[in-house]
Amino acid sequence: MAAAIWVHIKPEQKSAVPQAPCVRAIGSYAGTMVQKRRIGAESSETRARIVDAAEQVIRDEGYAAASSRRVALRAELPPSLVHYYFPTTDDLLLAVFRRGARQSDAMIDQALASDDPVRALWRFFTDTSRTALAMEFVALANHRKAIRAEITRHSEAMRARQTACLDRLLGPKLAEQGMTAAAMSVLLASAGRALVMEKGLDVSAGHDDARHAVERWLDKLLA
Amino acid sequence: MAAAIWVHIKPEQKSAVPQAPCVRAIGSYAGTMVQKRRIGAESSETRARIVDAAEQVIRDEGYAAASSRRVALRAELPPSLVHYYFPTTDDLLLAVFRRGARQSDAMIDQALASDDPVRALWRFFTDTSRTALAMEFVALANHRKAIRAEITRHSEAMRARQTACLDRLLGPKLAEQGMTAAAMSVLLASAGRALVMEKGLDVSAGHDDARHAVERWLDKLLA
DNA sequence: AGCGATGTTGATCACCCGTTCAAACGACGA
DNA sequence: TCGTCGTTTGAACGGGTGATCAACATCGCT
Repeated sequence: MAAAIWVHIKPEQKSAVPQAPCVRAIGSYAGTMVQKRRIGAESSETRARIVDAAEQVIRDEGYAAASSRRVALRAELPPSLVHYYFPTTDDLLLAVFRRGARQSDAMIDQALASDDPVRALWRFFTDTSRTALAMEFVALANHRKAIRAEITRHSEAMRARQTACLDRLLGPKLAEQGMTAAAMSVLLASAGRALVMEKGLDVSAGHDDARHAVERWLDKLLA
Repeated sequence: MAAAIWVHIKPEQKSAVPQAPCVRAIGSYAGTMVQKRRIGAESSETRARIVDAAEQVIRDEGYAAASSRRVALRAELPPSLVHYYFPTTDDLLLAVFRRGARQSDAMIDQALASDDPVRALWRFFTDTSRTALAMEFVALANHRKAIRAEITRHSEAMRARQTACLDRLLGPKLAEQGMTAAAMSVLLASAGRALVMEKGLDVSAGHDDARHAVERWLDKLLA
């Protein structure tokens, strides 16, 4: 059988009325439609590949480069597949953030459960690749409301957990210095973020000194 | 005389060879052309209006919204006028950054020359509007090389100046704590930035405590 | 074998972007 | 009065983007 050859026929006129969809309304809740288009399964391997690619793009080229098409290119998939799994670009970015957040949570749990939780936490805060990605999302939050809300929620949860743990470990010691666990959590996180951020800018004056000062402070607290 | 009426004639074919420019090469240096197109005067009032608009856009909508067209819209000017004064968008963003940097420099000079330079510096670091704009530029730096270089240069210069001043004021006191002026500059800046950044995300747990801790530390250093 | 759910594809719409261009405007000196 | 120079304008080109659609492919179940 001869292979069919398709040529593009330019449509003479666009239909003014909405076309009948090929598939719609795959789910309903309490009698109201909740979805208009099909969405790929969360367990899909392809889906995971897309999230991977998106994370890489954000890491390498900044969040502004995280367009659905560029992600598709990196994943070596057609762009429409991205939209099959993530109807909007926000959905995709949110998925990347959530996966990163879950990893962060796990790292913190591990740090807090280790032999030397405080220094492990400090190492977590100065972890370059994780923090750099987090900073991209903070920048992103400025004009993506959906993501902003998620970051806010996650940041507060992390802070609360860290504060509780630091208070248990160092509460009295900190009080001697007129300090609280909450303050310590804020200050450690801020110092770590700053070191990572400036390193990304090739600014490093005072970094060794600052790192040293923080570690001396931790030594004194843990003595 | 009847008014001439111009209708747009769609060109049948684009010329393949570069057209003779209407005006070119307004300047030369050592015999080589340095500019291809005319650029508006730096003193122009319109130019300042464009820079104002660009800063507002970045502040309100984030750096990703700082397109030449959106800036033009905000300034109520045609987009091409933006490119008359700033041949590329990088030129525009650089101009905004440089103006902000000059203002920051002035604020720091003022702080360092005041009665209470250290606390004035701390207030500078926690100044919301200025720091928020600076953070946008840091995010911007990730994918605009020209701007990145400028930020790096300026950050290092600021750090050096602050370090020198803090060392003069507090050198011996800091040494007692196993600390240096450079470390103090890094840590104060990082704490300030973190407070501003998180405030922008509506995260504020521990902020009062952290601020209090920093101020207690300053009190002790200055006692 | 047939059928529906799921996965995949390429085309297409409407929009925004950076940049360039030629033409028009306006003030000022010759 | 003319010509020049800086400024302003509208239109256009080429390209990227989010999103949607209809068709196609595949797989599992009955």
